[in-house]
Amino acid sequence: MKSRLRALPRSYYNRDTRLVAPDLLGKILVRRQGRKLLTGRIVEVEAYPGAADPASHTFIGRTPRNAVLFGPPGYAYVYFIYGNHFCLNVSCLPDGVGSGILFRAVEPIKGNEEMFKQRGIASGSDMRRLTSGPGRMAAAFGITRKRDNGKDLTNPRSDLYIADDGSEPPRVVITKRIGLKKAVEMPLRFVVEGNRFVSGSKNLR
DNA sequence: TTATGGATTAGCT
DNA sequence: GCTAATCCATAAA
Repeated sequence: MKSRLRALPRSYYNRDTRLVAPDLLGKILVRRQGRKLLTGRIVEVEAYPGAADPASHTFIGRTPRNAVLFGPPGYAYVYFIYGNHFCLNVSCLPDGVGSGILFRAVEPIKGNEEMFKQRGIASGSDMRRLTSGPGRMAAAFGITRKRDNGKDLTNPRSDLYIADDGSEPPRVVITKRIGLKKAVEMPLRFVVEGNRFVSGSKNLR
């Protein structure tokens, strides 16, 4: 666990979401909070290619809300959903192309106490409840639209970025996306095979 | 200015 | 397994 973290470069995100999404599995989400460091291994993502995807926020065209997704690759798009929850995405492809990837779950590595605190649940509760789901993960990492929307996720000096710790790429399983009303059948959800921290009723409750 | 609905979660049966 | 809670960004007027 003394492996060194290296922030993923912008070029990493300048590819089709279907290629970036599976590559992001096993990478590390890093949040710096003052002197505390929160990290988690990414175990579940969904791709939102944009064009020809009615479920994407960018399908309707560029708006002030989704502007980040249309911007250059490697930036954080945070949105608020269902009155209660924030979700974290990273923009992909060059300026002008509206596509991105939604982070749905991570496996907590460091700063678990802080995560429990920010989730408002007792430390010692089931770890799977900590970060298995986009809203839960965002809450655990203290991610909000106001604080984090538009942040550069390739900058290791930032308080929020994505890094490679040099570990071997995990085995990836592809499934349909979750919770959508449109384009439900598109196989654009990528999860780490057999990982306990992926969201979904089959793995929880 | 107002109405509508959603890339979810928690809690109860 | 099922449903209510909850509020912001849109689109329409």
